[in-house]
Amino acid sequence: MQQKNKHELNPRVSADIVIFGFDFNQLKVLLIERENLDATEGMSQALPGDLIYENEDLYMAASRILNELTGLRDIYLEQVGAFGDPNRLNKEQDKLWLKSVRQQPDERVITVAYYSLVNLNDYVPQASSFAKSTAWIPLNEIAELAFDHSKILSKALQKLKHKIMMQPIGFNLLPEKFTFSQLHKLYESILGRELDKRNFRRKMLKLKLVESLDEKQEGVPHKPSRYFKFNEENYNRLIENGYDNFGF
Amino acid sequence: MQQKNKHELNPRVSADIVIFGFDFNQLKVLLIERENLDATEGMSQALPGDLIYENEDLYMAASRILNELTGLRDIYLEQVGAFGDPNRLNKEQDKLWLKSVRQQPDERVITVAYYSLVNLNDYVPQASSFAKSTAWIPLNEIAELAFDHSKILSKALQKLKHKIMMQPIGFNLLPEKFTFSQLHKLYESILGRELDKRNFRRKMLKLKLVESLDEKQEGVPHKPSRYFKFNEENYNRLIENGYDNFGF
DNA sequence: ATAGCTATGTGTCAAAAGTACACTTTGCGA
DNA sequence: TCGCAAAGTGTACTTTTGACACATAGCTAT
Repeated sequence: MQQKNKHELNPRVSADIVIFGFDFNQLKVLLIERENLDATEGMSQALPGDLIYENEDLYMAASRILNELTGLRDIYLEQVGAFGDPNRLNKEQDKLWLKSVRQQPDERVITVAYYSLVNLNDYVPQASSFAKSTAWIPLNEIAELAFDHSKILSKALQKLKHKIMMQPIGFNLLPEKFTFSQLHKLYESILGRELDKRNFRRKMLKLKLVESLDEKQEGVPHKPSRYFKFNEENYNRLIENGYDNFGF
Repeated sequence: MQQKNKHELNPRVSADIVIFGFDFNQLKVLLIERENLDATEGMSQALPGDLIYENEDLYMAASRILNELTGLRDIYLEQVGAFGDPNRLNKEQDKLWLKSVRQQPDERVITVAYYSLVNLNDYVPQASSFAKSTAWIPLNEIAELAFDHSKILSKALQKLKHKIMMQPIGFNLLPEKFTFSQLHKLYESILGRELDKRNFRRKMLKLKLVESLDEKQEGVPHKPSRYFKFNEENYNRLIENGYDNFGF
């Protein structure tokens, strides 16, 4: 590279994570609430993220952040992409906040975004250096986020939608045993549209992704549902055979 | 961010591009041939790429590199993702080469990869600072590449395969007018498998993606093919209506 | 005990899409 | 004018999708 070094970019790199969770009713995202903000409301929320350390792989960094935040390990985690607009940190509100929190707030930062699917039952809130206060916010209640995080979120959601049509990754959001309507509702929440109950069931059963357990719901004021569990063997087979067969 | 600054990563960032082309027969990739290499053969080829400059957006950087290399502008270009393994530049062979070409060869570099689809007819080789010598190499003749470029290539190809099942982006690889068998062959090359000629034609015509011209091949020693052109209007409609309908 | 509530659980039919498959046609060249 | 080589075309069968409605089980309140 013949160009003079000073013209080459030498940024910080962060990892930001869109953490999806499902409460059996709607899809939620774990956001951090920014304090120290100059009173004005709006854009007070952001995706969790942190600068990447030396010797850290990008995926490792994302796992670390996820773990510090949720206590979870070995969680479904997939890269969304890199976001590097030179002005991505330049909204006034964001600059103020960065000043209160970074040593060199004007430095250019490129972020590598990931999305992650977690089972809310396993989640334990953790105190972490980069997130004083966090909250699970329902997808449709999320307002404009800090920085370019709204853009990142929408890209992540788009990826999740596509992926779930191709691979049955939705199970990562559910506990071990679940009812068919929970699964059904999950798919509807992610795809943002209604799916015919019978057709949905037919498809899942044909693919043999779920297996019926000998256990039923108890104490519900209506006909109790059987519990089902996810069949990992067939899941792996499906993944290997590649991308097909999962359209709704 | 309470951590001390010195622990945080402060890398260079490069953009590497997988440039796909199609010669009516097979899918090819534009690679650079590394010279100054210590005689040993193997891993002498790499993806074109360059460090990103200050004030450059990631996409802009990729466009610039593509333009410097091919003379082309406004070309289909899509992000593959970020690659940041701390050891991605640490193969012996690669370190030697970096020494001959970078001011600080040991610096950590994160790369953001893109893939691009170009029409070989429009391509004009350009002298560029970062690629003394380039060559179009057929996909199935590409050996192990430098750095982590084999990994990047395979990820890019995977993305291309998925994308082309969803959106008719293949036309970016063809000239304005083309025959049905060229289009057919293109899809076979990308997907790496045979597609039934009649079913392929039926599908393309049903989607109204191609339009017959009043012109025929000349001087071929067999029944001449009609020329077709791509119908941009219907293409845009298909893209907007989202991802469906394009499976083979 | 019984009536009512609520979510579960199930089947069919028609339309659309996918898949497999083979022969005729056109124009050139020998 | 014969042969060659790729273009171009149709059908029958199977699978998948999509639309649609009612009986069932267990709890609750009276």
